[in-house]
Amino acid sequence: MPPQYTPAEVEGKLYENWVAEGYFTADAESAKPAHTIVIPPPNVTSVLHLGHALDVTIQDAITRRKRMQGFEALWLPGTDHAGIATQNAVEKQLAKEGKSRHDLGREAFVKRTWEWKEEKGGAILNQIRKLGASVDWTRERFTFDEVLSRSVLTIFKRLYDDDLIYRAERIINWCPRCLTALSDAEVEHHDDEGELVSIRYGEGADAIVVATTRAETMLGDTAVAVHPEDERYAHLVGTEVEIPFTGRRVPIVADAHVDPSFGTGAVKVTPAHDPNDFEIGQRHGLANLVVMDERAVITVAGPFEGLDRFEARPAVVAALREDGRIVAEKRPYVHAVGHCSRCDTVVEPRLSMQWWVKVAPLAEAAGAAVRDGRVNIHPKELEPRYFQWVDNLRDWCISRQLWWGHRIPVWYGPNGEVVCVGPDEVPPGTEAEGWRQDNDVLDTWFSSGLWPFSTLGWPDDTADLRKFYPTSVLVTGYDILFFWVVRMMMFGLYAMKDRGPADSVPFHTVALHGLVRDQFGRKFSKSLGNGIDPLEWVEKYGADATRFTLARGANPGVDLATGEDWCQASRNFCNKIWNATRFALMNGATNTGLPAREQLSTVDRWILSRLTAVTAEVDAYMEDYQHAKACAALYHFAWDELFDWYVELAKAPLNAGGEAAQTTRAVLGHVLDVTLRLLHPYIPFVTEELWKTLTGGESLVIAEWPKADVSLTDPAAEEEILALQQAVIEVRRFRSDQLLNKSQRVPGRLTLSGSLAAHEADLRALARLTPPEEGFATTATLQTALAVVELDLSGTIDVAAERARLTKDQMAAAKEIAQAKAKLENEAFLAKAPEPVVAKIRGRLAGAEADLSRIQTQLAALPAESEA
RNA sequence: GGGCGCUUAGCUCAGCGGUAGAGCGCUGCCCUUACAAGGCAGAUGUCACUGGUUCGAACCCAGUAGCGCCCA
Repeated sequence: MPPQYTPAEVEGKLYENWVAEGYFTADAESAKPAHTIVIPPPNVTSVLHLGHALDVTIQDAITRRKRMQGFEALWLPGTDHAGIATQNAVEKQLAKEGKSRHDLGREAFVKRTWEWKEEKGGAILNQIRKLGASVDWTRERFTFDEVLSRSVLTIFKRLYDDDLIYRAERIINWCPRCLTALSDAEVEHHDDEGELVSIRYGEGADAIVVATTRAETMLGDTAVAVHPEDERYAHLVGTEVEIPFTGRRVPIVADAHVDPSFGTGAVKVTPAHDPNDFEIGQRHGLANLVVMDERAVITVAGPFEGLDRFEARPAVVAALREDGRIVAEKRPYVHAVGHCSRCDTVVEPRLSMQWWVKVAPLAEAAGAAVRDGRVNIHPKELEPRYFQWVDNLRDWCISRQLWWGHRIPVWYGPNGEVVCVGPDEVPPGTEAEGWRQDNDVLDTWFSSGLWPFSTLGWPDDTADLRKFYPTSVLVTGYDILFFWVVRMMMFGLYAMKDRGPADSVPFHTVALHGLVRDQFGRKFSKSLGNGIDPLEWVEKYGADATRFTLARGANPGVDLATGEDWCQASRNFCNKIWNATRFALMNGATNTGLPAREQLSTVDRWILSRLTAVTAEVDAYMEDYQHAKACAALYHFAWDELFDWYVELAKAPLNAGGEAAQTTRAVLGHVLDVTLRLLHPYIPFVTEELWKTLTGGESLVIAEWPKADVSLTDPAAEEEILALQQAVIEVRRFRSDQLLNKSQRVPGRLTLSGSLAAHEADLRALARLTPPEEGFATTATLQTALAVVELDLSGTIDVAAERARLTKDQMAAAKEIAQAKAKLENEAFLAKAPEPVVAKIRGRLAGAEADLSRIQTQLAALPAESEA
């Protein structure tokens, strides 16, 4: 075994073997209880980033533990068809050939997109292999697969028949670049620099000034609105005013939606290009004038016709200025503007005929499932965020003017018939007969909302569906709570309602993690150039190091900052595990079973007691999705206790040979075995490699998850080793302060009391003290609670350093005495504090007083300063 | 504008009523035959501010300031 662990040499080979052995393949016929996770399907066009890596790491840790615990663990992988993104990718490819999708036609374009998907899509799934994800590849799914498409058509039909899907003309978010409608969730608002222009409409006493950031929409104004209680404009309500350039006279209406404190208190109303204005328009029966085409080019005849909206804006303002109608201009004016989440183009609110899901009844059920505890949101602090969204959900625009996606299964007949066609039904008529299918496709989220059951074969009553639904836990970032989690909740509860309230939920728990940020807690962004490619980390430090870095930072629902230094530290940890195991193997450690308790040394009983505690701790943390804490407990136990104290203490019996060595080999082998099992969910590769060598077992993937063996808990042993550690540390401190070389052995005379008396050899070994020889002369004396250590340094000692060390200890003891005394002299404390607390303070005082007198004795015994 | 959250060691974060913790970084010493991707030792905090509750507050309550996120 080389002294350094090289991940690249083992990871690929181990992974292929795991897959080949079928360890990750779940069996729907199994008698074991199921544990199911469906992966949040990444976009088929996407590549792995650290956020995915975190999500994958957590799901893998959960799944691997459950598998080891004896669950039939299914972790189902897949991707979504990402309507806009995929269509964009293929259109870009076509553009290079000088073609548009319209040149190909719908059918050929969809075929071409499938080809693109087969060739280039799903790269991310290969990337998660590199992370060691124990997903069931035999069940890989894609939202546009035949079975999943059937799920989509089925639920569409059911919702349609239940009047939960309808078609209506409304204001939608339109992306003039993607040329499709978007749902509210696909619009990102951020502050942009714009302008606020105040325009005077009308003349003389009847004139009214409106403020707007979108002067060009003036062409579509069909009213001016003021607040009904605004005295300034009361006399104008009911009159008409002329819209410049258009000659159109529009009413001045009173509407409570108007904010009298914004601008002049009067607003122009463009119902076809603003959601608020649309509502005002509905209330007042205003006309809806669409003034732009699908590419946001002005269509109103006149001087602005043919201008893009952003060209039209300054042109309109210039013309108004010329006309003397600009009263005020504020530039730049920073305000929130909606952008297409896919291409960042400014969204154009647009009046348009679209398909909608009536969400109120579905959302209510989705809220109730969390409120009554059928679904747990973890951590609970994020529940309000869920409710905030689910309780205020507006109807969901599900139609997209794309070609890549599930085509809406509605047919329109020659005589105005509208027929929704179910998955097993034939269209009501042919095109020749005058029938045509709706041109639009469904929002990708509509199909990913079905993911927890469409992937299991719904609507068919499959063995998978029976075995693995409801899924156990959904692991995702809190940023996705809104569009995706809520939608799965709505659809799951609706589609599975026959199963009854408890079993219709799509998952029992939603475990939310935070977003990954850079080492200073900043978001990753192109402009900062702070992006990190997780695969670079995998290559450089190994998949285990990458995973451990993410897992140990994963506090529920909290963002985690990370950087290469963190990953390097994780790599070092993996290497430490490697070397400690290497040491154990070189010394013949085996896991052939624990020796009888009578044969165990205190040191053995101590490490076994600690192992028991850590096993329980890690198990509890993992059960509660507290991965950062589980990792911290493992890191500390493995490195500081097992690989440091225990291994050092084990060297003596191992070197002594005989029965002592045998016992130690068995204990070391056992503790290492259990520790590797506990670490395996987080760092599967290095643990697997080492464990197979150590135990000769088949694979850790299918090994049993450790249970805490409370019969091994041993407080006395823990106390005894603690006393030993204190004594060792005391001598090491002295040596360090005296700048003694580590290899320099110092004669020492030990006077050990209590249980520490049994550990003279351990103390000598760890503190590097030789037995006193003839002519031993004490140069310095060290003391701890149970040990007096006299050292012979041939009279040479740095008295100043020793005085400084003791003085520091003296001050610490004095401070503690003062604090404890202050409490114990407080009658209110004695009267009201619980007895155990009082006893603890008394104990602390006694200990500190003993320390103090000991230190004072040592100080007094120090030679005069000049002596050297 | 509405809502949620955060402010603890140089950095990133735990702790959420009884002596301030971790990782990384930093300082000094050490290539001690498992490991320098290592070992030993060490330094570092008016726990944002102001009040209150309590025998006791980083922790509970109220207010203030700054920061972040979500929604409008």
